Amino acid sequence: MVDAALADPAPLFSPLYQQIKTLLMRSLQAGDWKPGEVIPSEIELAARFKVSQGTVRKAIDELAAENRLVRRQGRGTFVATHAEATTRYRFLRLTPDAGAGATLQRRLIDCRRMRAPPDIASALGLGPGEAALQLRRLLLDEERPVVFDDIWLPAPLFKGLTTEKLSGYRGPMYGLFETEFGLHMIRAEEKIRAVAAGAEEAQWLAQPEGAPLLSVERLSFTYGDKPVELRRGLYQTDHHHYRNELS
Amino acid sequence: MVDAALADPAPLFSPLYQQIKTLLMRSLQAGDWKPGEVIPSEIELAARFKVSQGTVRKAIDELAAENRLVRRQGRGTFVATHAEATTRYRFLRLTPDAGAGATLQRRLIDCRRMRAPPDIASALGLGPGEAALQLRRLLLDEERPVVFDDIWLPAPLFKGLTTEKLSGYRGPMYGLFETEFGLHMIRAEEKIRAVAAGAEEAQWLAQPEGAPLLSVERLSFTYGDKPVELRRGLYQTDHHHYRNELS
DNA sequence: AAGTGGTCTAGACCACCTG
DNA sequence: AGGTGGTCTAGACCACTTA
Repeated sequence: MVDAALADPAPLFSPLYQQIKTLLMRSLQAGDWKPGEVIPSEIELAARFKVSQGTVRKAIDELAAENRLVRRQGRGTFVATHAEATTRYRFLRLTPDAGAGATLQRRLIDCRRMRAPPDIASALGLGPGEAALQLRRLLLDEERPVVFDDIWLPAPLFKGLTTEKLSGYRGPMYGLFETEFGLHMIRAEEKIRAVAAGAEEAQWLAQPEGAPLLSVERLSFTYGDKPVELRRGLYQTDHHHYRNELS
Repeated sequence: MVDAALADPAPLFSPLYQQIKTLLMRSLQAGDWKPGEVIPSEIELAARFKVSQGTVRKAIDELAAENRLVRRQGRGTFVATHAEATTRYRFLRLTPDAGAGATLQRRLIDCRRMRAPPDIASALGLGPGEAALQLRRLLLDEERPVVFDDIWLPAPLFKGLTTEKLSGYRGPMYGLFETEFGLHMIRAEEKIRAVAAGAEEAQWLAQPEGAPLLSVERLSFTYGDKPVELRRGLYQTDHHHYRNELS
């Protein structure tokens, strides 16, 4: 009712639906609803917040547009997840030049715990003494190496991450992050360059030293714009490309 | 249970706001409202189409989300354009590693009319006998060459395009396309690779032959998903990168 | 002051999914 | 059958811009 909406005429400068959106984001961040789960129906949320269904709807619309929620008509609204077949590799823009994109295979090279170099520590918001995990891995398309990844994670957030867990897990790595560590990646920034293959990368990717490679540096964030992963991928683009849509 | 085959087929129904959206897109395509101009107010459109304002509003919302329209509170809704300071270089994702992005300078290398190679003709939807225009140019950041562009246009759409017009025009090339040829680019697909600089590119970009370059192949479309431009840019990424946001 | 987009409501009905 | 999201309406009021 109008009375309820006007009951608190405190100097809130943002529209009601924005405030609702903020409340929903807080619930997501707090883990009230986990990735893959349904959230309460629009009607129930409207009652809970004492606003009309249309206002809740607009808040959910924006969260769905940001890929934080997924609407499914007749079923409900769900928390987005990286651990489902439909959304697998949501962040991977690499595409084969021809043919349907067969799923890439993973091969873990190593997983070490160490002090992060200063640039990586600062990107991840790590204090001077804190440790980081470094993973390195290959992605292969039918036995042909295509991507060499160098991945840095803040060790405090990933306690108990082992080589075995990584190797044993099926599905995208960000799915593992969700289920094992409660870390849901919601957005990422990428910086893309062309670089010449160094000796080590060249070997992993079966390329001559100095071959041109696509360098994709990705910083991924969880709720609250907190950086959780810094990844540098080297892509071999002879038979694949990075696709992007502009509008 | 009712036989599924007898159940209401009705496959052609689309929501009202989608039909309104289609009508608005047709008016945009037909040039009823030109880039940069205001379109009629929501109330007027609602009256014209005999629907409620909310329905028009939802149609416009989607077109605004696709960057085809721009809403300005208190002023009206405007047709998106590439010819304004605020939207300049809407499609250019190249960013300097440090510092604010000073505007890049352009230097036209040449402009020729010729028969397009088969791959380019097919990408642009050109018939076997039709001609294409090939432009080549450099983009420079404070006298340092950063981008070498190789641009192909269907000649029939760009009658009267001359070197003088190109060199004389201030502002983004897509602004020229709008004002001179009535062609408004609304979306583009890019394929990105790392390649080794050939002899010619190396010279233009002041790089050694074989230096790694970012190859950005862009196919741009106007209304009706009609391809209008095929562009291959080679980016020198020592001090710049291609930025992308994932969600 | 008038006109525009922006927000919010309440209620109706539809389309879809599940038990 | 009942619940969910999806559409549509009509009307009220607010916030911003321009004249």
